[in-house]
Amino acid sequence: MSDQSSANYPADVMKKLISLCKQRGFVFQSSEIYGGLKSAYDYGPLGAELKRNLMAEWWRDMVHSRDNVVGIDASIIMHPQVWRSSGHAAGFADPLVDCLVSKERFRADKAPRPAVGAELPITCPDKGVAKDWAEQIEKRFGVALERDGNILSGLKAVSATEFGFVPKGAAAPAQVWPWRGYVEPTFGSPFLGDERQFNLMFRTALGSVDPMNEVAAELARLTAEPDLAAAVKSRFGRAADEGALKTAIESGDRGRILRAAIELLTAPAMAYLRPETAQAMFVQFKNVLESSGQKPPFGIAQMGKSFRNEITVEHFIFRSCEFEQMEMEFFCEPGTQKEWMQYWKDQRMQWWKRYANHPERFAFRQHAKDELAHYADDCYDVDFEYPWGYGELEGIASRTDYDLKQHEKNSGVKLRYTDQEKADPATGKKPWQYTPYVIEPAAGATRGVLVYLLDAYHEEERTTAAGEKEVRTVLKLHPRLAPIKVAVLPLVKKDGMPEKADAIAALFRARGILAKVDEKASIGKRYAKHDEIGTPWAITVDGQTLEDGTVTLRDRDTTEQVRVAVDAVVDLIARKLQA
RNA sequence: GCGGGUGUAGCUCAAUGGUAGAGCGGCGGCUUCCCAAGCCGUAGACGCGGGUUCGAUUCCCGUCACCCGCUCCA
Repeated sequence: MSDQSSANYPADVMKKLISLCKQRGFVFQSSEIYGGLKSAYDYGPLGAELKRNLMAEWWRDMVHSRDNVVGIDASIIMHPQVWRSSGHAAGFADPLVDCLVSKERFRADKAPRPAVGAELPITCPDKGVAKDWAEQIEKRFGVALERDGNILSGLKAVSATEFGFVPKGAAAPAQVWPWRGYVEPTFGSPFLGDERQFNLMFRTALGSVDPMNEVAAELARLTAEPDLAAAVKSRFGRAADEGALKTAIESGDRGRILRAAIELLTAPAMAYLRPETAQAMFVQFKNVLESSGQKPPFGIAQMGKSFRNEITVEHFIFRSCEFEQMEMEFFCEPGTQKEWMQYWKDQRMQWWKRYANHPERFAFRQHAKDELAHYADDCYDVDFEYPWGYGELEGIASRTDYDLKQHEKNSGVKLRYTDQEKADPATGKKPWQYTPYVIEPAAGATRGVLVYLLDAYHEEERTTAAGEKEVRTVLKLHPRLAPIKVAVLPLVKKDGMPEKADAIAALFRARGILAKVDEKASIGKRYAKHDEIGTPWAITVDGQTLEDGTVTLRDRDTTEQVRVAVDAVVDLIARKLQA
């Protein structure tokens, strides 16, 4: 992973692209007139077309062009148990900590854990920062660390639960602080803030009766009781003997007790917005298997919205809390998952490159063992070289039989396939009943939109008719992705040319090809505008059209024109779109 | 969330403690036979809230959003 992109993007490409997206109607900030909503974006008229086209291409390739993949369209809200079974309720929450010195945020479970007795040097980025941090530490914690270049020393891991400051030559620490056993990963600082859980799932309440009514009433009653713990115990009965409520009561902390009580009171109404579309494919595995006539190896595909409370959102539509996925769960025989992984890796990479001007910007990256999600035993990302460096676009994960087994265990419903023809490799007996292994190509649809916008964004130096230099901006979108396929332009707004243009556009619409007539401003401006929104072809109606029934057909990328008969032009474009 | 930066028409920018201009773009009209031509007209902005002040777009505070970094992952 590099943080310096080597891809040859124009200067400030993101800034220009975001501006173009707004100006031309691809992407707007959500709720902009009210000040905007963090990381939420709306797709305008052109963006909606682009996203639909991209997703339609995926569906066509993954579902319609294969006889062993079927699609579903599941609800976003699922039974809460789904997320407990899948591990998202527990595992999708990361313990995050802020370093009080460097201000870095990191995951506690991945931080280095020095041995008891070890020195805890803080390695600062440079001498200047070292001086600054040493002063901060002195001011805030009252100890003067020794400073040698960019290293601050004198801190030591005193025990598993304490670290301290040991002045040079001293045997015992002059001062100690509580410690959770790890240090900030980049600089090694042990001065850390609290560990906080970030649950990445969106919660919502299901049901027309607001659970807060009951919460308010119960809290009013419980807090009036002289002995809160006793009142809570009698209200919740056995629930008070387990889980968060039990530990809260033991702690004696009123705040924690009330917090746990609220959790229990609201639990019956709590639901989650799905953090991935995948789980519906596992949960409906049996229904699809029985109704579709499929048998392994086969896939279930789905496109749709998912929601995650991302810790940080960034890079325009790259990471947002509400996003759209294109996922497929491919169920295969245990033992064949490696071959299928190879197959889907190839398929998916080919698909991404098919629509790209810069196929070299796509690359695989295999996950290291320690970065695999809780459900995966192997994973390859399709990375794209964004202007800020490589980043994920699609993850192709080997999810083993984890999900189906989890749901089988928790639902009590067998989620297996019985192969009448094959013998169980373990027993040698027919039939073989097994839990399929799963390969999951999971692509970001909204990321795909950004990727193809970036891939298509081109700037060219050109000289105007007046002899001035200027930049021609062209969105070299693949014709199948382009929002508008054909611009139909009367050369001038007279002599019946606008009417002729309308008639030609109608021919395209009748064939389901999106064509727009544009008769505003000069012909040059109209060409430039359509170049900028990625319209691959422009048809111009001129004087000759009215005489011999031919038009000029202009290519967006070369700006070259050929004369074709009106009668043939729709078929010609239709054929180009098929290619 | 933390640290740093930013916030003036659709876009790119300007000016100002006395309520704001331009270029491009938009809309309407005229003109125009091929790559952002010209003419006329027209609409449109100080992110939001509070404070200081006689008066705030300008100074202060808060908030919201965006950008960069940390973390995350489709």
